[in-house]
Amino acid sequence: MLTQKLYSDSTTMATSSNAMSPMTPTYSMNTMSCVSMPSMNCSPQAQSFGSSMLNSGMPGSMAMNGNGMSSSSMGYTTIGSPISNMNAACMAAPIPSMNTYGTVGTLGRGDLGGGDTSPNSALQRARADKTYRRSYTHAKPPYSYISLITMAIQNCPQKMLTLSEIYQFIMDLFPFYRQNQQRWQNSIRHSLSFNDCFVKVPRTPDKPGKGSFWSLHPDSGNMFENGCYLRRQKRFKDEKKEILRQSHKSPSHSVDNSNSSEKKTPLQHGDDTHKSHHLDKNSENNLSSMLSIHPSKLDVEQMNLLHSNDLNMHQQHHQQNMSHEELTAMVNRCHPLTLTSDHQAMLHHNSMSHHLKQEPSGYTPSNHPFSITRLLPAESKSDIKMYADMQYGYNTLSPLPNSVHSHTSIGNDYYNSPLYHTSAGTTSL
DNA sequence: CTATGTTTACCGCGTC
DNA sequence: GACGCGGTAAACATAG
Repeated sequence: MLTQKLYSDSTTMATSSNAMSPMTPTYSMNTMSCVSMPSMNCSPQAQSFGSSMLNSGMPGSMAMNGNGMSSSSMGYTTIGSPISNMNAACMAAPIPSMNTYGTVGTLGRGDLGGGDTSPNSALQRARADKTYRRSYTHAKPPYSYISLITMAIQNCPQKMLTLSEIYQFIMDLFPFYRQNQQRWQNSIRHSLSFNDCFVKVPRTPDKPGKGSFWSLHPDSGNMFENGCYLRRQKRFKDEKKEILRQSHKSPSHSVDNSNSSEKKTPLQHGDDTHKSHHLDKNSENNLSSMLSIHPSKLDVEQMNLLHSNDLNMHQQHHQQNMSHEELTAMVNRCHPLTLTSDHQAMLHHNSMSHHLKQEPSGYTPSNHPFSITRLLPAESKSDIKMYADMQYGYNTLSPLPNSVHSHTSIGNDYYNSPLYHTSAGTTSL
């Protein structure tokens, strides 16, 4: 199968480059990006995967634990590695023979498209498996930075992480990202700032430190509902930000950006999408600063305070002719956990108007059928850990301090998981 | 000083 | 070919 071929080739490339030197700019990321692209559109398999999840949960060996796995009840110590989750997402795409998700685990490489029937296929597979297994250790994971960040945040009980924690999470799971950190971390920072789906949450006074927390926009829904973690169907755009962008585009916009608009050299060319995306940052900062007045709202026990503040804000902004949607968007900048059920309901109502394809109703980012969090089987961690112990003794690889990131206790590498080999479309087991 | 955050620019790729 | 998305580099600003 083409996708399999591409992936293995790209993996080899990554490996070889790793063996000699840091990755060259020509490493195969884009090639990998191509891998699951064709499939994500929607292959019937992916749809089958989705429907099965929606209707009856995950069938077969890859089934989730079926209980919906409340993320809020999951501490890091019980967090399933995103591995299997990602695996699920990925597999929905590149494996052509996967009729239902439950059959995945039984697939061998010989089952994949090519139909290797040569007498030496077993040996070749074994060799290839070795190669794959070794190679994947340093292959770039087939996930976009956005999906990685989302993964990290959704795996956190608080649903928000600092930048360094996001780094840590990624490095914990993917050895690939333990190198060339400057490169990908810059991209991470860019993704966080650039994408509306990520919301910066100010630190609380009782949690001093550097940098803010990053959370997911409550209305971002499930950005990877198509099962592909490389590319979203459509970039999530905050409606309020979009409005502000439009207002900025028009010469008569009244938003005060005088404090910083002159700092940057205005460039009139380039990526229009990117450019427009950034147009309202000054305005956004104004709004964020308004919210940062109440950093204590981050504590769940102070929801009521938030609520009252929310109402005050509501009143204030009614005076300023702000729409209800704009207000709720502002509230959204506080962490979802700080929102009351009323807020949540309100936000769900409003979410229908977002550009991203929205679900019928009743889903939050955490309970969405395709949510990364929801996809994580609780048992995957132990399974993977066991596998890592048995196969590689690799689970202690992470040098990261647990005190900083409890999720580092996962201590497993995606690449060491049999699931990875499966998810990569090579199903070497 | 370093980490964090923002912004611009450009590129490759896939889709329409 | 236009457009959108994601990745990368880089410059710059700011907070701790």
